[in-house]
Amino acid sequence: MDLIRIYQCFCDPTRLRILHLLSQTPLCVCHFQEILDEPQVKISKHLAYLRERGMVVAERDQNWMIYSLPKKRDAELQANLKCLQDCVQTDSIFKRDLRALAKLRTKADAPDGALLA
Amino acid sequence: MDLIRIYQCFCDPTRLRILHLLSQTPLCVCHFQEILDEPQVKISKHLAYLRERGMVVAERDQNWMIYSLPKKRDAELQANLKCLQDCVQTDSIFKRDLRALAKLRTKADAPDGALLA
DNA sequence: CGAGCATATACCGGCATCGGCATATTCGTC
DNA sequence: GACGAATATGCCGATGCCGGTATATGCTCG
Repeated sequence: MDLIRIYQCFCDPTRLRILHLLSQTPLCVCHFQEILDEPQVKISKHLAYLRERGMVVAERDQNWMIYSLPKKRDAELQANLKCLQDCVQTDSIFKRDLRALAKLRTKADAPDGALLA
Repeated sequence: MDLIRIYQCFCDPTRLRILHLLSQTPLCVCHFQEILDEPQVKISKHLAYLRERGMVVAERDQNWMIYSLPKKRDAELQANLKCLQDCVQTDSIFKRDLRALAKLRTKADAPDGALLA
């Protein structure tokens, strides 16, 4: 029942927003802080939660930790991420997150590997 | 963020099995007991949890409570139920549940409204 | 009305989650 | 080696979930 692990990860708003953003591009913790407007601890802990359960992978780039979706995802995760994308279209919070991400991208002060997709 | 409510409902194995079965046909509590092989209290509580959150509806037929998916489901629930159906195809537990359901149907001792779909 | 079946609820203990505060770790720079 | 930036972790209290035992409710039938 790997599905359970997926749904457990999906059932918190902060984690859902994180996964939604990562569907667009890899990001580091400080980007999440800025886009989601949440304290560092909170972000960091949710990322740890997701990492422990294989929903995201992390890679160090100097001072930054760059988080992304795993390259190889099993069918269940892939299907649910797709479903999430579909469901999220109309929600104002997720739309706002996307706008904030776009704004960050124009700044172009990103560490290697993040924000370039 | 209605999505959160959906994922909270999806993140327990018993509830997931219940929803999967209800995607096939309405059922009453004692059918769940038999198919899932779980105690009555457990089933009843998970059904209450799902009912309070609008994932299922209940209707009384004499002594029985017949549970089913709501006729009108919003897009998010519909999408996720579909996704669940897709993800579940290969899982042995869910397949076993379907076999147990089929066996129940042949008995044809169901109360009105359940098991007839 | 009393018995019995089907289902729901109250209460409890154990455990996970969540968020916050403080502190630790890791890396780059001077 | 000290410092600062970026991130992670330990500890805590509050809350919610989960499953079990016992008990209550609703319905039917004799």
